[in-house]
Formats: sequence, structure tokens, C-alpha cells
Amino acid sequence: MDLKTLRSLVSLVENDFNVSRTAEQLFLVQPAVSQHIQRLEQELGTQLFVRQGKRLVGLTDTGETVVQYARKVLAETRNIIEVGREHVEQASGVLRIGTTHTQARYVLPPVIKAFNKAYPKVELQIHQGNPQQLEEMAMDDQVDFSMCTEVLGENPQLTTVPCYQWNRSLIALHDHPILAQKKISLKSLSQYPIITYVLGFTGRGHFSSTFSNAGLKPRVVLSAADTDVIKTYVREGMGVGIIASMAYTPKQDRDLELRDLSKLFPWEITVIAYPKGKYLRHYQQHFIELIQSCVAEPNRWSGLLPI
Amino acid sequence: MDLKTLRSLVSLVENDFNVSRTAEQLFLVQPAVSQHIQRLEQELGTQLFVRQGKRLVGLTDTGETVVQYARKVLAETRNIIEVGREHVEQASGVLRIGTTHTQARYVLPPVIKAFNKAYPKVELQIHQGNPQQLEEMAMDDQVDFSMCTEVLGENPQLTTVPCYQWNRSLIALHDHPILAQKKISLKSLSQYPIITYVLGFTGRGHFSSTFSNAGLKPRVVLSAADTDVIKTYVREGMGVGIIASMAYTPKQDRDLELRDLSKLFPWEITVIAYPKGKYLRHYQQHFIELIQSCVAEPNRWSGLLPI
DNA sequence: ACTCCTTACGGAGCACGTAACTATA
DNA sequence: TATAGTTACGTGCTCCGTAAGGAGT
Repeated sequence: MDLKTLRSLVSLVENDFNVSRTAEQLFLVQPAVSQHIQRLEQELGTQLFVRQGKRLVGLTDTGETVVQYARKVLAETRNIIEVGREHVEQASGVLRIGTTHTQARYVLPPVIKAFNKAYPKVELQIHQGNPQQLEEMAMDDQVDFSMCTEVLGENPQLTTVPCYQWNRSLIALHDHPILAQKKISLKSLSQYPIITYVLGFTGRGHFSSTFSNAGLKPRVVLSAADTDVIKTYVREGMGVGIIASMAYTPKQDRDLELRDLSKLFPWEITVIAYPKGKYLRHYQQHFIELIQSCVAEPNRWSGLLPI
Repeated sequence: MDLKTLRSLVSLVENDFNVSRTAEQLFLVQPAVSQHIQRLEQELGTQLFVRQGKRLVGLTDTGETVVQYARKVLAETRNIIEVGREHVEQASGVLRIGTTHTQARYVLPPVIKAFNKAYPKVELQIHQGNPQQLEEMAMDDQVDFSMCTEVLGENPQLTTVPCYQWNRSLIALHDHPILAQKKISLKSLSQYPIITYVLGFTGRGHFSSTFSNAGLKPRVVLSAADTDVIKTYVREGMGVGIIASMAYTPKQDRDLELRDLSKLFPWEITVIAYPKGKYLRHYQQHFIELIQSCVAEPNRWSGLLPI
């Protein structure tokens, strides 16, 4: 058995069993990949792939199992070369963070500032996506880790580290009638057109269920993936906005009134997730700690709570 | 990076950094292993070994980490090979069980009988040892799994599957004065010379602490690793025996009187342990189930309880 | 003097590439 | 006919072994 062989195997599965494409991706020629598979099947004495004529169309049961283990092997070898890089590059390299717009824009800035000061040689990359994409990115090593609120907690292949809690606030134009109310309730919210996040984003799950548990149906007239879009349409007078509290910036959002809604909705927990067993370099671990300590700092109100 | 390279690395550590011996064990020549290490260190760009002159004497910090991951890589490749064998050999192969004398002699016989009937082509090997040795055997893949009562539960590298519960009984010659008592207590036990298992064996830990918790000191005049030895000396009149209940065989032990002591001591749990993530072949999993079901059978009293 | 590891070099094996062939849409 | 994979074969690379050299005990 050989590492290259296993790489071909896994890559082949990821390329929908297309041998030519796999070869190209691995900087090999087609017959080489074919040989890899043949050798592997011969060595294990079993068919790994289901074939239609000459074409590979799927994995056999044993194939599934083997691929599973092969992935682990490759993950561990990645860890090994990562350990090497760690020592060679010391405090330089790349940090790839997967996250959502809201986090990137309203939570991470102080963290990234501090991080850049501590590790000026580390290049930072922010990869944006929706929670499903973020999960994939973390799994496929497209990013070093993903920072996200929903879903991630449930994947058993991922280690999750809780970072902070947050909740929602209402934003509305100063003259909006809802601001006349002393206490804003779910019921009163449901009487006005609402602008908030799209499904699958930033705690939208709990948002919807909170209303339906109360037997109410919110009138969401517009939903967007990012807070800035929401604000824009609130300013247009399309409705009231319900956003993550940390996304309100007093200076720039003076024209919008803020009302805390943390009494109405459950608190959301934002976590960092990366594949189980992945080797984290010092600065990667440090970044996670930086998030937690930045959140804990009392000087900036943001609606965030440390966990 | 190459699997052979990693194998050399790990093997080198296991051979106390002796390159020559490692080479021999891997059916290579010395320079080959040297090259492996050099290549690896060059590829990772870091020292893995601490050197005294030309001699390797230890691992660097990064070396430790790398070895850790290398072990995982090799474990996973073993899994892959195993998956292959599974299909090729179908229901044949070898099953290597690590266990103690008591288990091998008094618990396993019906299990092994049933197993052999189900998988006549599988060769069974029973490797005996004390709990520490059993743990090592399981970790180093010297056995497929170990069956044991103590220690094993605490090693985070091992998966443990509970099999059954058991407790202790007293054995004594018919005319022994202790048998005149209606109820045998810890206190009365501590008045007579006792023969039981050696430390580290078969629940001896809880045995000792039970007495000391009651402020008593048992007079253990002889301790042995195996029940047959204990019985022998009980027959010699050296004292009363305290043994695992399942080790009493009514037919052969007619000359010894039995008294259940499960009210006095905590129940012990015997588990099967194997390295986390290890691939278990069908018949290996089946063997574990067989133990559990044999224990659950009502027709043979043995002092065992299913879990 | 012995053990242990490294360096240097040569050869054998094998994995990859090229090219021709086959099968499937 | 174009696309995809296998078979056949040659070559270049790489890895291992032999042999000689240094370093420490």
C-alpha cells in the first residue's frame, strides 16, 4: 500500500469516479490512476468499485469502508506536514477562516486586529459562506476552521469550541409606530413587516420556531444573508429589522433605533468548528482564544456574552 | 512522505532509537532506516530526534507529535488491510484474545465452543497475561482485543465494551469454622487467613479497599494469579479462599464449600478493550456478542450477571 | 577494538508516461 | 466520433543494498 495510491482512491471518489479528471487533478496521467486502483484492489483482494463495463460508477461496501479509513490516513499525514511547517515557518503562514458576513463584519474586526499584531507574518483569509457551506469548508480542509452558529454542533466529525452567545435586537426608523410601545412582544412584532436573515443563516432556525411556538406567524417581507442589506431596506421603510445585536454600530446607525429583544428569543451560541483530530498550529489555537478574550472585554458593548 | 518512512520512524522509537535493531526488525539494512529518518526530517524541515553525536537518544517535541500522528496513520492502514482480508478470507482467519487465567478457564469455554461452531475456520488464540500486559497487548496489536476487569477502563486510547458483572465467593473446606457462621461478614473474614488473587488481578483493587474502608485488615497469607492455585492451597488447609464466583465448578469442587459474598464486595465489570478506531471483522464483533449472550443464558449458574 | 551511525555509489525494481487498443455514449 | 478506461511497453527515478568511513564507548 502506498500513500499516493490512497490519495488517488479518495480523489477518485471526490471526482465522481472520473479517472481522467482525477489524474489531471493529481498531476498524473490516466493510466497511472487506473494502476493505483488496480494495485489496491489486487492487494486487498477485493473489488472497491462498482463498474459498468470499464467505467467506474460507485463504491462497493468494502470500498466505502476503505475510503473511510483512507481519508483518515490522509488527514493524519496532513497533520504531520503541518507539524513540520509549524516549526519551519514559526509564526508565519496562512490562517483561513470560514464565517458568515455578520461575523466577518461585526465580530471579527477587533480579533483580527489583535491577531495581526501578534502574528504580523500570518496571512489572513476570510472565506464567506452559508452554514452548510461553512461546514463543508471545514470538513474538506478548504479553511482551517469555520465560525458559525447553526448546524455545526451536530456533525460528529467536527470538534466544536463555543465562542460566545448572542441574541437579537430590533432596528427601526425613529418614527416607526412600534417604537411607541413600551415593551415589544412577539405579538406586536408579528403585526409589522419584518426584515431578517434568510433561512439557514445566523440563528434563523430559532427565530422561526420561537414565533410558531407562540402560535404566531411573523410577516417576513424580506430576508437577506447579511445585516447590511437588512439595514438598507429598513432605511427604505420596508419594515422593522431583526438582526444580531452585535451588528448594530451606534455611530453609523444613528438613524436607526435599537431595541434589545433578548427577552423574547433564545440565546444563540456561536462556535468554531474543525475536523476532529486536526492538528492546530499555535497561532490557530491562539486565534480561538483571541475571539473568546475579545468578547470578554467590557469596553465595547456589542450584545455579545462570553460563554 | 511515505508509509515505509513512517513505519521506520515509529519502529525506531519502539526500539529505543536503535537504528540497527530497527532495520533488522523491518528487514532492511541500517543505512536504509537512516535515510528514512533523514528524508523525513528534510521533508518536514525540522529535527525529529535528539542526537548525541551521531547517536539518536530521544525525540524532540515536534518529533513526539509527528510520531503520534504517524502511529495513527499506520493504525488506519492496518485497518484497511484488515478490511481487505475480511472479504478475501470470508469467515476464516485468526482471533487473538488477551485475557486472564480465570476468564480463559471458567468464562470463555462455552463462548469459544459456540464461536468455533459458528466459525470453524477461524483459529483461536488465547494470550494470557496480567491486566497491565493485557492493556499493552491490546494497544500494540499483539491481540485483537483484551478481556479484563481492572485498569482497562481508564485508558482513553481504548474502546471498552462491557461484557458482564461478577462478584466474589468464599471457598473453604467443609469443616472450616467460618462455615458455622450464618452470615459471613467482612469482620469474620478478616479473622481467618485468606487466599486470593494477587494485586492487579481480577478485582483485587476493590477487594483491598473494601476491607480498608471498613477499617479492617484482611490476613492474606497467599495470593496467586490464578484460581486453581488458590483452590489448591485452600484444599491444603492454608486458609479460606476468596475467588471470583464463576470460578467455582460444583462437580470438581465438591470438596469445597461455597458461600456467596456479593453482599460484601462491589460488583466488578469485565470489559473487552481494543484500540479506538480499530476495524473489527464480523467474527470479532460476533465474538463479543457471543460472550454477552452466553452470560445471559439462564441454564448455567456461574455468579455472572449480564450488564 | 567494538558498536553504531553516516556517506558514497551502484544496481534493481517499479511507478509513471507514451502510445495503441477497446468499449461506451 | 468523441469520450473514457485498459493494456502494453519503455524509461527514468527512487529506494535499497553494499562497502567504506567516522565517532563514540
